[in-house]
Amino acid sequence: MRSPEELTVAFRSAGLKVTPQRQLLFRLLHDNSSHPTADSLHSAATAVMPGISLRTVYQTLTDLTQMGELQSIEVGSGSLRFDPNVSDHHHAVCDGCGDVHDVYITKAPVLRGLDDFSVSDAHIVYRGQCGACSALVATK
Amino acid sequence: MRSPEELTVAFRSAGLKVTPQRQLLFRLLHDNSSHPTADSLHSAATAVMPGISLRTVYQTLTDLTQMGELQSIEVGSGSLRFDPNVSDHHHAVCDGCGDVHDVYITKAPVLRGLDDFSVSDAHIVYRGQCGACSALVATK
DNA sequence: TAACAATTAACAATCATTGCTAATTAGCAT
DNA sequence: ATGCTAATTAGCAATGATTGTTAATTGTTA
Ligand SMILES: [Mn+2]
Ligand SMILES: [Mn+2]
Ligand SMILES: [Zn+2]
Ligand SMILES: [Zn+2]
Repeated sequence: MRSPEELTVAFRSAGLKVTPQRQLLFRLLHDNSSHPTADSLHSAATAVMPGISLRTVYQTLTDLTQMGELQSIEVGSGSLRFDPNVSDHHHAVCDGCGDVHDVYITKAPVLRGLDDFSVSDAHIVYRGQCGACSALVATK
Repeated sequence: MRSPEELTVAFRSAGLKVTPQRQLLFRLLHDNSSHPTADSLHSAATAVMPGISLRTVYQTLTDLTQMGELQSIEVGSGSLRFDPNVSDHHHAVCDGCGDVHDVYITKAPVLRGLDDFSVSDAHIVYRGQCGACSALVATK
């Protein structure tokens, strides 16, 4: 996702107005690697701008996704998560704390059993324990 | 997933009764590689046994999943899909028809950026076009 | 055959998400 | 600077998949 400043230009070019709500979301999302949900973003936004509606958060997330600035991922946590990192990568979900980490694959997995299928995209969801959660279990 | 006959024994051993509804679902699921949803199973079941309730289908799917006879997978189609193939495999989803195919990986993908994370499971969802859908586009 | 598990109908409830309306506010092109 | 119009908001309703609940009925199996 581009910087708040670049998004300001991009939104205006797209005929979308740059409101304080949208600017706040630009800032909250920029360089955000926590893979937030709409709801967690709404909470973070409310702390700064009380009164911002969940509806507006959803709307802006949809806009950003359609503009290719965000990707939405589904890792089995029940709700969509939004990722300003639109590069080609995968995700690891901690079964302990639920945190989602970025994963980069060195080699594309070679497959078998897919004779007649042209793959355009692959997404891997790893599950396991993050470092912090492993440490917790060890000290218990 | 084991055969209907074996499941009959397993259910009785688990203190669960073997009803016609459950037997029908055993049969509909055995060797079923279509990755059906609860709803599609209910439709198929209704064709054979009118009156079978969706609630019973859900309940039996939950039982089978808890017994390890089924796995449930989430491939982004909105609803859970159930898979009697509980071996270690992955899935390819056709963006044209929505069909879900099994995928077997020859080599485990090597990762980068996951220093402090112990992976217990990985699931890959491929997206693309199946043979039939590719052919359709070609003839249009 | 009796105990009790399962099924069913008929709902309600959940949760994430989207839709809708009307009133109000405010961005920004000219 | 102003007006057109988009955006926001409150306040709902609706969706769709899934789970919960109750009570009446049926069916399984020890
Ligand atoms: Mn990511
Ligand atoms: Mn499968
Ligand atoms: Zn963790
Ligand atoms: Zn297809």
